[in-house]
Amino acid sequence: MFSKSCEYAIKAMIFVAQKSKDEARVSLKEIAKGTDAPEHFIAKIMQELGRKRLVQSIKGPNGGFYMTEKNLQTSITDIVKAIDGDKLYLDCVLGLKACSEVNPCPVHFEYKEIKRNLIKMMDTNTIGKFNEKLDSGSFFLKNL
Amino acid sequence: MFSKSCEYAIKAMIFVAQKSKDEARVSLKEIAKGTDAPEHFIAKIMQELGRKRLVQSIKGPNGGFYMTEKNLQTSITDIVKAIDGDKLYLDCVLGLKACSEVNPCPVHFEYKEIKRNLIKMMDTNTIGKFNEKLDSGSFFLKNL
DNA sequence: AAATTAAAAGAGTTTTTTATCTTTTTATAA
DNA sequence: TTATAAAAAGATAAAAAACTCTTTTAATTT
Repeated sequence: MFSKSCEYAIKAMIFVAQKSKDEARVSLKEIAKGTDAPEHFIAKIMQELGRKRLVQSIKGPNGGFYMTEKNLQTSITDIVKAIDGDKLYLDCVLGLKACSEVNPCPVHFEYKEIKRNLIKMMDTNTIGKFNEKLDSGSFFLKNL
Repeated sequence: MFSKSCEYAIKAMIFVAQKSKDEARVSLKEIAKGTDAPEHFIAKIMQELGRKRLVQSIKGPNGGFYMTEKNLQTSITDIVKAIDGDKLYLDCVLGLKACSEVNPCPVHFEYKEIKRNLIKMMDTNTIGKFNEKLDSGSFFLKNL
């Protein structure tokens, strides 16, 4: 479904949102530990998320990653598109470039409905929403 | 979503079902052409599908692939599990090994519903069903 | 201003997936 | 029974994804 990079990206975004309340910064080390990701690998991902302004970063002592109010409105879709591109949103499940409504692959109409639900879910779930839910400590990011 | 191998497998299964009516055999070359797949690559995939008895094969002149009535009842799920394994069915979307109902990842419950629909679609759509629909020439397997 | 801290950037390496090429086996037909 | 056709099997190669290491840049703090 998602690439490994994208899985890490989603987890990292949620992690930073949680840990960076009231101006606090979260370091790469903390993000790596908190999401069970290889440090240098998640570094690349955070760079990309930073470049695309889905998260903020500051270098130097006391530096790290944090989020603005706007960043908290980032949806799963925003993250997926930033890391994996929009192939999940646009491409045919069977990989047929020519597949469309008028030239459908065998599973086109069956998959259409699934995809609609999937996209709706990813569009409506934002980092901020997860953040609220998390305050109850009811879900997990680490592989225990 | 699916691996390239799996995309080819689904297309190939549908192609063989269509072309192998009344005892006819379909050759690797035909399958490769009909599904826009590299011949030697689809050969490996057909071997695997053959080993798992999702399709029949006969060597030698006039040999090739064909399907029994039982093979026509193969679902998308059967093909996906044969080629990609059951990670799509079992694994957490964020790749967390420990994710479960009692230890959910942030998107667990959101994704649960999507997954249920997806699996239902893949379980209920069989090669035979597609085959019927195809008789009307209403869908495509090739990349034009 | 110098030392230090932490992310950014660049340059590999490893592993997995996708694809190709060659040889062997099996069945058919001349 | 030999030649041939076609899949099976094995081995290799290329490309992509995942991961690691090193150097540079930017911000702080002393």
